[in-house]
Amino acid sequence: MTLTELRYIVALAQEGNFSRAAERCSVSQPTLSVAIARLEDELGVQLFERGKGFVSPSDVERQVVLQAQHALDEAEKVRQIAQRGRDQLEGVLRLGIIHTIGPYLLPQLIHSLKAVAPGMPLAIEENMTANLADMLRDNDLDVVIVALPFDLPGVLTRPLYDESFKVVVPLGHPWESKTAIAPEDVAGDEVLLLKAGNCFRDQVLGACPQVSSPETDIRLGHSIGTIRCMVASGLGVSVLPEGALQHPYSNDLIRVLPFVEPAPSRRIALAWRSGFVRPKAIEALLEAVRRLEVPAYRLLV
Amino acid sequence: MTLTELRYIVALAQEGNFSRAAERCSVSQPTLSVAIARLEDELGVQLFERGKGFVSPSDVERQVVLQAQHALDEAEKVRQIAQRGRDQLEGVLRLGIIHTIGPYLLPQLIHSLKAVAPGMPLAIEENMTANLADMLRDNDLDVVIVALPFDLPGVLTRPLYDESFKVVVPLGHPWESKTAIAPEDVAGDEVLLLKAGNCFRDQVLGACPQVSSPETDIRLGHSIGTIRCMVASGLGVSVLPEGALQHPYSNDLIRVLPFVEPAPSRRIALAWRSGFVRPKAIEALLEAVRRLEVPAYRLLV
DNA sequence: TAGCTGCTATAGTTATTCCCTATAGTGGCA
DNA sequence: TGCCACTATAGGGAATAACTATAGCAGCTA
Repeated sequence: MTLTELRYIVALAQEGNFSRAAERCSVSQPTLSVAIARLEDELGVQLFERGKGFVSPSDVERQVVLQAQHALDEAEKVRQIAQRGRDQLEGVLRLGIIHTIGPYLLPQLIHSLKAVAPGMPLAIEENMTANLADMLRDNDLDVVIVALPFDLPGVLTRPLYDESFKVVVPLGHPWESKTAIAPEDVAGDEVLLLKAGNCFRDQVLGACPQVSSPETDIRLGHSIGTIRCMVASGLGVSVLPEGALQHPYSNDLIRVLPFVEPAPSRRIALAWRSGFVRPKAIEALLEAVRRLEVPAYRLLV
Repeated sequence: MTLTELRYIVALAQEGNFSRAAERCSVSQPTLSVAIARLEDELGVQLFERGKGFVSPSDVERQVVLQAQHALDEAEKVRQIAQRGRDQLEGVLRLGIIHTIGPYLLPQLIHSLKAVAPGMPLAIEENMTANLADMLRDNDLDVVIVALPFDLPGVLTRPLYDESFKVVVPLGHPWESKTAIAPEDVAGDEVLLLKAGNCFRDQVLGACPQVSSPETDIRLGHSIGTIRCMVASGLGVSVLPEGALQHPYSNDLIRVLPFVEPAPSRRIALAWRSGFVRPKAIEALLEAVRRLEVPAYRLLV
């Protein structure tokens, strides 16, 4: 049984005449005749009465023709759904992003993306790098935004921007009058860190070798927002990515100080499976990043 | 797009691996690979990510695969419905029958048919010969039971039985003591006839040439039952087919007299379109007639 | 009843499609 | 670098599906 044969029986049932049905199907009369005979043979039922001017199916035959029409309709829907999917910028894009970027980049990125690809909403998964990597590999995500390095087999990356680290201290802190801090000066257990697993924690530890990293310490934040509050409360100092310190976040209760040049930074990148079927969606995301109205980032795209 | 291709993408989506999917479809891996590529090309959408160990469709691809499954299901239903129709003795048989036979033959015929083809109920259309002929031609009926002659292009007939005509008179009628009536004796306007259009009326007129047939006459019955009542009421005499005079119809108020041999009779036959797709249903009907427990009929099958 | 008409089936041929085997290409991994 | 797992490509052969031409059949008409 083929879709062509089903088309034939539907046409024949409607036309009631082999020749006209064949013409409608753009085939010769013998072609249709043979095809009908073949299908009847396969199904074991004679679907059409031959002879005279009418060939109207009855009872079971009518049902078969009706069902054939249903099958053809369903097949056509396959085509329609595929058609809808032809535009790679249509449909949800599943984006994973790390905690230390999400809240600060996404509001602007989503706004920007809406201009580039209005038909492509983002389904956001905020998580830690390791989990995002798993989800990307397992096709639970289409694309992720993480900090480099991010080496996974079969995954391509593209740098988006570099993000400097900044020192944050409470108002009235001795460093308040300094113009720049050296990474080595950030030391001791007054430095507030994110909990283990967050990549930014490791990035800070890498940038400021003097920072101690006790495994269990109340001085561990759940998120950058928590850290900021802890600093404002005078619990210590910290290092945060510049993205988290931009407008519209209020820095009234803390003092933000730059590192001495070259300031430590991290490189934020887009990553996706090399075989991802919607490359244009990647392009759209890159374009959305390009159009970000955030001068602080040193864009790389 | 072919059903085979749809089967392929469903298998591939489930197996997540070209080789295994191919094996499941009983084709070689290149065959499936090419078929998928061809379908993707036709639909204009890349449905599957290639590479690594997983090939799980996402979003639009998932929908396409789901819809493909629906289409395959519908196609399978075509096969099932056809399967149901394979047994020609399954499903309603649309039977037309003339008024002067229906009420007398059908009760027994239906009973008999139930033994021969329990899965084939009859949809009864009781009408006059001309209308039955139209309905048979237009495929509104599958088969009809009428009196011969019944010549229609493309229609085959098979005699079932011969049915003698009988004279019926009211109790106390002068003919009551006669053993047999000659057709010529049935004459005058005391003879009750069916209304015009009923074939039996014409058969009586043909058998008894002396009967007058005024076009408008109150002595016209709607049915044989009516005629019988009119005779019982003393309104006249009539000629009826023997089938209408059998058990369980009470003949207490009338006297039934035979014609002198050879008694006039009519030949009852089955008729169907020569191309009718359920020849076995015809055979079953014939067999049901054969098994009728009515010794009065001179069966011809 | 012969011939015509309208319809479907069959025969024979050609063209296409489909599927197979063999092998190349690719990326991950040890 | 070589191996492994996987998919794509090439080339040939078999099956299928198409076409044209024509036969066969039934009904209709002269």
